[in-house]
Amino acid sequence: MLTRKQHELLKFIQVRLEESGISPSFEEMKEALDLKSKSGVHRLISALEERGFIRRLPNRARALEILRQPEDVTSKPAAKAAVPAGQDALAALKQPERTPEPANDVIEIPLHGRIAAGVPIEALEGQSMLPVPAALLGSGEHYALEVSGDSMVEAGILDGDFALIRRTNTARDGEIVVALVRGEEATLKYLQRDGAMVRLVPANAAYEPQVYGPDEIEVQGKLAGLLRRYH
Amino acid sequence: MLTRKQHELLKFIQVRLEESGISPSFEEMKEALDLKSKSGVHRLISALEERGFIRRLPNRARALEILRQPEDVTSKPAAKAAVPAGQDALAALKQPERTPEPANDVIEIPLHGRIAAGVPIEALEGQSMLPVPAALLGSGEHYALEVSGDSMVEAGILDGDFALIRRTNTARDGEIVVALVRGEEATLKYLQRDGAMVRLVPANAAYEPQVYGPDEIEVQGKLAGLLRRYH
DNA sequence: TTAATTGTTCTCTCATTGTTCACAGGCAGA
DNA sequence: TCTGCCTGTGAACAATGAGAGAACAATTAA
Repeated sequence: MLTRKQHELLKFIQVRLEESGISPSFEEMKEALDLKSKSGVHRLISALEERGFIRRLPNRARALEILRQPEDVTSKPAAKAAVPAGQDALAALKQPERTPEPANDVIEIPLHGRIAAGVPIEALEGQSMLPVPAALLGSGEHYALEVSGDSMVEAGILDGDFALIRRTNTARDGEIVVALVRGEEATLKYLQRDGAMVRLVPANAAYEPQVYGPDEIEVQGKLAGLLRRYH
Repeated sequence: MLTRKQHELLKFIQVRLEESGISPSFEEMKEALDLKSKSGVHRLISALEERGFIRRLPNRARALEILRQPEDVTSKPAAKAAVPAGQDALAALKQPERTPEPANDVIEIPLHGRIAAGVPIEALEGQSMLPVPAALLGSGEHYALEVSGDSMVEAGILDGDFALIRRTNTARDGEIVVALVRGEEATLKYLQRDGAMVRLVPANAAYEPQVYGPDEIEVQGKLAGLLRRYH
């Protein structure tokens, strides 16, 4: 799950937090890992974040938080050892013991409009904000889209749902992404790579997968959460 | 998670609360941190609030509350016992005061456990709290359940989703409800009345609708919203 | 009502910290 | 070999953290 360096950094952060309660700065992490540039640290931090081991507030100094321990925990298993693998993310929601569930663990993310409406989402910037429990998101930058259409019904994504999207340019096979097609149309689909080609696969037998060249598709984010309202 | 100053201030507030039970004023915190202006304190307080370590009532003097301890806890367990988690949220809701719900439109609702697990949900009272955007809920009392199983997949409700339930005894035909069957088992299903009988209809062709007598079923709430998290 | 206490904001200023880029080497698998 | 991934470096740049001082607003006590 982790590379040697990522693991080393995670350990360091953990020790620091337990000893002093103060997050290390990038500079300090740089020293600890014996690097000569902070950008390396930056990449490691991003990797740890992406894998769900830490959480952070963007653009805030010393704002790291450990969500999960590496598998081989040798030093201090006690408190967290009981957490079954895979459930870690949700553990944050369920464990009142360790985290008393802060009342304002809420993030406001911008609501950019409807998706699958044939308009690049960037065009609809800066409308209303949607408050979302931080536990639903990882960290990183997020935004929300209202889902339009039924092309993802079989993935449990219905017309009118709010999709919470984490902004990213990269995605792995099988993930649900917001893809901008030929700079024109944004859609929410499963992503599949087929050699150099990219396939956008709907979750609805009534629709066909579409195949595009690598230059025709731009990933704008991946699905991180979903909100639905019943009336 | 914290910078040196933030940590120092949090410690100070904590000690003060434990010793005297009275929140320090900005002036006192200013002195304690050896500052010459209160605005610095203000910024630190905001940072602590943003990170979920403290909570405060806006425009109220000496209204600080510690929600979370820094990792390196050296002196603590006392403070914790005095402030049961969750209590604060309810207090905030009940106070007919000027500030019904501090600033944001977020409501904390209790997470009662998993549904369709064969256990009456009432038995699982008082676990953790889940912050939810108020916009997702209507009025009334709500709680959350984690969905277990795939009996409602065709309604876009997947295993592991969080169902937001509005507590009510009544429901109309065709609504999705939490139904307690024979006082034993709680399930999430479509409700249909058939004369005096009540039918619970799953949204999955692999399952059969179940028919019960009016005395066998107790409606505990209706589905008001849904949260899902992708990893 | 007045006065005292306390919290909120603003503007400046400087230091600290985080972000991003371009460029490059090493390594494993196709 | 080519490609993708991890790693390393350096530097420019952007943003936040922190402190001061003052005016102002809100709440509480007299």
